[in-house]
Amino acid sequence: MRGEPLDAESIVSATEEVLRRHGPEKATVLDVARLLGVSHGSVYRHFPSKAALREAVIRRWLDQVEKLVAATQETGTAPPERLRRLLLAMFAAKWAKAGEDPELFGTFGALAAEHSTVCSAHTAFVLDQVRAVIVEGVDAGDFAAGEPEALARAVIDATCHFHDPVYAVKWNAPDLEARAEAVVSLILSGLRTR
Amino acid sequence: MRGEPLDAESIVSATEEVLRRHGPEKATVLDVARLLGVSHGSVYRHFPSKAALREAVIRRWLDQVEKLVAATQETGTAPPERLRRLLLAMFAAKWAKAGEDPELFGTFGALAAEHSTVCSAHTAFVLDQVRAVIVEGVDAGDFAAGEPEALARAVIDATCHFHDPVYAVKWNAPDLEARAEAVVSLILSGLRTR
DNA sequence: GGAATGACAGATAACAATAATTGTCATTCA
DNA sequence: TGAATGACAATTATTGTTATCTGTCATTCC
Repeated sequence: MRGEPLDAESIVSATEEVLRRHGPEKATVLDVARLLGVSHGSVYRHFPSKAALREAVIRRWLDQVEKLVAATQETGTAPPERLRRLLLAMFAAKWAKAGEDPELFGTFGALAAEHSTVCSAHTAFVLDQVRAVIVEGVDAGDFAAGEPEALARAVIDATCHFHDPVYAVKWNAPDLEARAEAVVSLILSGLRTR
Repeated sequence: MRGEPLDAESIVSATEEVLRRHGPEKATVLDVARLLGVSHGSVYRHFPSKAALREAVIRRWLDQVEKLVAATQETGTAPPERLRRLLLAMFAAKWAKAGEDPELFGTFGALAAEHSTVCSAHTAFVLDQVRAVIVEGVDAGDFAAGEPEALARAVIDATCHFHDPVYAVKWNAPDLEARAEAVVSLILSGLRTR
């Protein structure tokens, strides 16, 4: 019924487009199938449910975000500065998506609200990255010793205002960046050896 | 039509009871009037709108919270410990209300979501208390110098996980208190002179 | 034979008709 | 005379109905 063979990747792209156009509330599997020119039964051959479709779209985006976040850790910069860059890169990626692609970002927020595994996996990734740079900072003598796991959790908890999608509606504040930097500075100061 | 004269205070109490029983979605001004045994017109003599009623209920509760918070500042304790107690007292007050009186706390959350002046006034109060103890801490040499306004904002932003009603659904986590203490310790460490 | 289809039952959403609530105010009551 | 009432219009919620969607699966088509 179509030229190209139907594969998971193009279904994800079509779903992304449908979510962008209709939003997470109105988007249907039938819309996705219509956009692809196939029956909705064919979509269900590749994805077990509507929820799995949405999760695949958000996972693909979060993979990009995580790449950007991980990229800040490749340089030979000192751990405190690396932690700052890690956090601000994550904030910037989410702020940009929330502003430029609000419907897709809304889908992310919906998944987070319903405790999707995609979102907990993302949190686990960020926690791990933060934990790793804290360990390096402790080893290098930049950060005071402590339980890295608990410290990483505290860093994520303390910055939720700037990365948790429940706060997306407040991300148009003019002083947002200044406030984010103030919190990050406070945290870095708190981690440092004295 | 009733023994006692109708006054604002008893209307607020009746509204509180109706909100507790029906929740913020289902509670109506007619319910309040029925509970008081008066017509709803009489309620409107004392309060201009349904929104004003809900706000009065929440303001009365927040007044109590603010008293508790302010009470932590009366002792002759050093500023860092006072800031810790201030924050943990505020957290505890909200955690308790969310657990013991979920419908009323839900009303607070609803007001916060719709940017009610009651909530911004509460935020302003807490910000001011935090700013004051930071100033004292700087003067006493406990805290490093800095812009008190921005620092207070950073402290509130960094602890939103533990006091913002949008997070109430997560306040049953077993490690909540430990995580709150970890964040507060990190913040206090960040504020301290080095 | 493996991919695609569309008919199907159960669940969900959209809609219009109806009922209840909000807020006002002229009137009543004590 | 000031507080309380209840009729009222405008708005908002609820109900019952209809249409659409989700997910399955026997059948069809390369």
